[in-house]
Amino acid sequence: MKQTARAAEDGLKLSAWLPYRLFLVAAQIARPLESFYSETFGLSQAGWRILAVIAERDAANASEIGRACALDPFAVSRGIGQLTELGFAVRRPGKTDRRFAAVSITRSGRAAFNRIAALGSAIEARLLARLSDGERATIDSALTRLEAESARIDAGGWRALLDDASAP
Amino acid sequence: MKQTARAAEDGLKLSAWLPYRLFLVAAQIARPLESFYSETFGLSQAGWRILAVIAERDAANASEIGRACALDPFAVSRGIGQLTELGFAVRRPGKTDRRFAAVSITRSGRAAFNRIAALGSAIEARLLARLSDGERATIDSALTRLEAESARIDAGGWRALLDDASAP
DNA sequence: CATAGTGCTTGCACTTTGCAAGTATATATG
DNA sequence: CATATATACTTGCAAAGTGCAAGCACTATG
Repeated sequence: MKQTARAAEDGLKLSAWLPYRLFLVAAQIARPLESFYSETFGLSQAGWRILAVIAERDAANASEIGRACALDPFAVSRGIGQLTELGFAVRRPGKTDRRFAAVSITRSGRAAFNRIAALGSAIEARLLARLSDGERATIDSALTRLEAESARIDAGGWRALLDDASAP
Repeated sequence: MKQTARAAEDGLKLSAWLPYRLFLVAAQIARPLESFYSETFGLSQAGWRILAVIAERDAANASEIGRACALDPFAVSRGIGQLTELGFAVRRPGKTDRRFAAVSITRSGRAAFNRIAALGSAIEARLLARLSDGERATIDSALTRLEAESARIDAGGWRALLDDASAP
């Protein structure tokens, strides 16, 4: 109870706390996109993320997908199930090791993806329009470091955070 | 199918899409914080957000809280219920209009808040340490505009987004 | 060729959410 | 002043989502 005193006293204002501000923007943007793909295609958030991942690869196994879009194996399995039911993806047993099923996008899956991606790009364009070129570059580079640091924070867990008030 | 052609063709790579990058950072940071306050105090995410809001006001009614932390009235009601059960908040009927109950934080609620805020500040400090002063300033100002623009996008809904490919 | 290990899936209990309907209070109207 | 309408939540319940133990299919290893 030494180095945390400042934070304990002045409080932390939610609306000025960087992580909350990032969350707010992300959440406000996710809402219209999500209502689009869920109303239009009956897709869940996990389903959409997996669709986006298999759209940029010819085939992927479940753990690759999980890594690429930050979903646990259960969610991936269920998401793939949803996509195959909708006819947006197919599972083929892997060639060499048949534990790894290769998931790939179908023609109609790609069509759906393109429509959602168009909306996603429209949203991104609206956001980027509010920023100067310099700001875009700064944010792009800063975000790369923030992604890395937040991954480390996540991996360490909260116990590590309270200890290392002394650590670098 | 003119202005959306680019997006439709080249795809939109999830890992390079600004909203997803913001979401990733926010999600990775939320995880350790959430496991801390849920393990330690049995608080839900909504509960924590409400606690943070009432920590910086002497009293608030449910709709104020909802506006301040982007929660719908149901979630607010349940969150307040949780906080009062935990002894972290009290509801008093409003003085003039008794439909508006005034919610305020208790002594032990503030104690809990301070401990969570300390962890939150530690996380923020780790993130900010990865950025230069200039970057912090840029991000602060850019984020203000992104918050406003994403609120507009959210309010408009997805239909508005597909039409106004021509609008400013 | 039994044993252990990996990658993924299923079932089931538990939690969270969304929404219709309800309560309590306040204001407006005949 | 009774009644209607509006506001500000609150509750109950069904639907959806999540977490986890156990299971299945397959491969690697002694």
